[in-house]
Amino acid sequence: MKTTIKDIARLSGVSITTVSQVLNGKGKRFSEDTRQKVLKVVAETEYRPDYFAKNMVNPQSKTIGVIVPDITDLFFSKVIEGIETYLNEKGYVILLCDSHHSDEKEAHYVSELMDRAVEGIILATPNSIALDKLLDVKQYQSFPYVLLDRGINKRDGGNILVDEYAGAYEAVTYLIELGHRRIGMLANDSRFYKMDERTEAYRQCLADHQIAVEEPWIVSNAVTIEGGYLATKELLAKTNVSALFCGNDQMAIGAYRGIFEAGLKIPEDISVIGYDGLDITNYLTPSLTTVYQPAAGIGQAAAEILVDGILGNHRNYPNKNFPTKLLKRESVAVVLDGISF
Amino acid sequence: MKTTIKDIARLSGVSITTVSQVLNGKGKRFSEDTRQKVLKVVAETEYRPDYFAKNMVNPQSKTIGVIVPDITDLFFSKVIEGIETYLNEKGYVILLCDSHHSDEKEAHYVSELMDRAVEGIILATPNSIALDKLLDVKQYQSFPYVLLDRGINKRDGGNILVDEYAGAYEAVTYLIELGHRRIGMLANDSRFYKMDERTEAYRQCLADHQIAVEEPWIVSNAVTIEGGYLATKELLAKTNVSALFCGNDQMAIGAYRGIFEAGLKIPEDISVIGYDGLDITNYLTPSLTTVYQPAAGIGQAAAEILVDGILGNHRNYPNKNFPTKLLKRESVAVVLDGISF
DNA sequence: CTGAAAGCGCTTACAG
DNA sequence: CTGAAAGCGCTTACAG
Repeated sequence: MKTTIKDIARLSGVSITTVSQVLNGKGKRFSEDTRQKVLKVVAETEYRPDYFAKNMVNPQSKTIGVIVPDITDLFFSKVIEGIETYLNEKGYVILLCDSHHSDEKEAHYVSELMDRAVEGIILATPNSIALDKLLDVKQYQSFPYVLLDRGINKRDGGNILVDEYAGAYEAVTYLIELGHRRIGMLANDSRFYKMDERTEAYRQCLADHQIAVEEPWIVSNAVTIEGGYLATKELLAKTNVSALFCGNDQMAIGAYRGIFEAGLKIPEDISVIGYDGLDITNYLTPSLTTVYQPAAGIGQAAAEILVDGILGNHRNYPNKNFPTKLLKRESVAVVLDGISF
Repeated sequence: MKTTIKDIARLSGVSITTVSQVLNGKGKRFSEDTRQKVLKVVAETEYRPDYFAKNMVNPQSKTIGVIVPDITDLFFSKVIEGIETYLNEKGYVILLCDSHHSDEKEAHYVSELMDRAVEGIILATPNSIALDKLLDVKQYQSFPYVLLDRGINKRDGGNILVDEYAGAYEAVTYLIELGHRRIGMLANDSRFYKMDERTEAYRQCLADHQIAVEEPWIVSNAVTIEGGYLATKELLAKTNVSALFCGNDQMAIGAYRGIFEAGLKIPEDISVIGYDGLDITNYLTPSLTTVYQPAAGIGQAAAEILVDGILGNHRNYPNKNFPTKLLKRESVAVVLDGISF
């Protein structure tokens, strides 16, 4: 038999009203005597208020739903860490869902999480499906949520963005300034987060320097280690470049392997730049030159905006913009007359 | 105003009993007419039953608490994926907590999760704190939980173990058979999951082959990439070995960098073996020889045992044992007369 | 085939 | 300083 507030009342000889008030530190002052009596019984019985009963009267699940495309993705696990750290401090716990990049699963989880009375949702999504439609149904008009979608779904507030274009442009500029003219790029394929800004910046930067992009230079694949590996094999088979700009660090890690298998050396034969600035990239050999963006900071910002929204004025979310930083390390070399140094 | 079952009843001209029964597919047969009437109103109003009210009457939170020492750890994120995949299929969602290796936080989260009425807990813990005491308090006597603790906390059932000893022994034997005599090991320091079986197997294997372990060969640090890097620097500074057995893959990744910085080559100058068999190890250069253990499988097993426990006979958990597999790849070379090939 | 009523375990006006 | 009672939104015997 579960211990209820009634038992506590009976055992300590007071009313349930008193027990409730004492436990919640509410109401008028109680005699110290009464308080102690109640507290003693509570301690002895190890009474814990029933979560559901409590929430039915006073809905505060203190729970946030988080949906990511892949829990094991190095970038997202960092984002989750950022979310979790901030949220736990505020007394929230996260319900975590892995959408496996599927928009169907996403929709299913959004609905599932709402049914579970989460107070808000952080949805990291590569999809531009009609999320707003999904979320803005009637009673959920003002339901608090934050999208981590790289701006795919246009909206006024709650955009957490990174200066991706600037970061990518800077990286490619760096390569060009070092003498590179034949620069490849590993991009996402359709199953994953779009990296359009990075691709556009890459194209524009080459154009701005009067370099004509040859289409074989751009290869798309999964934005994973394996995808980077496969894309690199494909790229090296049909063209030769002196540098490779990778859509993200995971692809760069795969690229390292692909380049090695092609019998080439980094950076002597080919320079490589990644994107994300994952901790691991500093330990690769050679250490990876990469465009850093604050994964944990992004997670924290999402959590912060969401909590502010829950506590106060919804729908009126601020936008947040993060700068990137080019981390220059060992994977890039100078090119003079086609020879790397 | 939230739509309630009362509204549905009023709008469709039936009683709330009928609405409830129709929605839950329960009770005696209703006229198809009534069913359709109710369903129509439910659809129009987008009515969703209140989570708390529903659970108060009929507690089935369909929620499992999961606590891990570090969400971003490559091994644990795979374990979480295994848990999540199995559980979602069964209609459960996970409340995820990151204990950051702290036993205090662990205790706090266990309590927090129970207060949130999770139906069970999977606790991945490096600690041998009095968890049973924590969990076996009165009303929680039969509370379902599974520990992922490498057998640190002795108990009869629900042990999910890997043949770590055998896996480590095989790895070290492999090195010895290839001619290695000076074999170092990177072990965990006190802040992390113990890898005692791996260390013991290493020691015993050397002893069995009449090789006296020199203490400087064993260096402890965090079981992370950085820890592996630092440990390797320390080890290479005070001794020279022809092979290095790393407590886990992350340490091995750090070791790669430490070895490179010491001006040595893998495997020509020094052979390296890891432990875990993370996907990434296949893409390192050279690809890492490592002792594979099924991270996702471990997560799935934990989830499976837990759900069985929730559904049926608690406390009577089966044990589960996983074999390891030595993945022989490029990071190990033969040694003859002190020279590697 | 359908409904009135009790009850789940809390919190919160309200009264004294 | 403290308690009786209403009510949160459901489900489930029970009755008809």
